[in-house]
Amino acid sequence: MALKQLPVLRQRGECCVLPAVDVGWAEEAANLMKALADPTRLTMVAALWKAKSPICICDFTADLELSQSTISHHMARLKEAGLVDSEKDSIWTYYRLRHDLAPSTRKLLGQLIA
Amino acid sequence: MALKQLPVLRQRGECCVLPAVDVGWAEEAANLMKALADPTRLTMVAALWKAKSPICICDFTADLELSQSTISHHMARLKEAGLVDSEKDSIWTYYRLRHDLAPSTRKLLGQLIA
DNA sequence: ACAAGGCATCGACGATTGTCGATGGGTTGT
DNA sequence: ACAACCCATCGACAATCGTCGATGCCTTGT
Repeated sequence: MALKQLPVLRQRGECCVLPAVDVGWAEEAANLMKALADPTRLTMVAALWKAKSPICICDFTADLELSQSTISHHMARLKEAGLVDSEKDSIWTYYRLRHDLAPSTRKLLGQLIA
Repeated sequence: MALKQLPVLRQRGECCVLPAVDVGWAEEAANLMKALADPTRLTMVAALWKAKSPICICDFTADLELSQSTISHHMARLKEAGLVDSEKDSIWTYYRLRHDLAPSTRKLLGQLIA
């Protein structure tokens, strides 16, 4: 006799084909997300986004209630992620968003912040 | 005699005013970023984004090279972040992107994935 | 020469995360 | 009744993360 039809289309144990997702993209996008996955770093990025002039570490240290080393550490992470740029001027180190951000990254930040 | 003018506008030890960044926004946005800050979860979200029909855990378990418990764990995180929805159908649990995602979140995902 | 300030780096610490195997509950076919 | 399958949850473990204080290097003002 014929097998009884299941109420769903797919047989038990069979799995449908997933939409292809590029592994490289996932890796890269996850790195960007990780860089942004912290309130302090997000605040920094948003501040740099809004103030189109560079900001030094001492500015953030004064505003955010964290130690200078922590602030510096977070900024280093943003720099390592390719989001910010730094420039020394006498005793200060000024940070700004990189002017050569990938357009997609810039759009994403705009969507996130604005 | 008058103090010598520094070559920069700001006096030593003084800090400029940072653009205001909402603390609540930073918290919330960071939570969203954390949910997306993993290649596996990003792959899942992208797959759900592209395939507009629900996908069950076994689909991901078959495709991604991770244990079933890990897949389930990641999906639970996405659900906790309010990104996905689940529905049981016989032995399967189907997941899909929440249809009531905040418009800003939806735009962000679109920008990130597409 | 000296003191003071800005900053990066180091080492340490508890907290969180990603992963696994094991277990158990629920559903279906035999 | 039983076996097979899907799935969520638990406990464990190593790895990473966020934070701090201490230290040392530059730069600048006295």
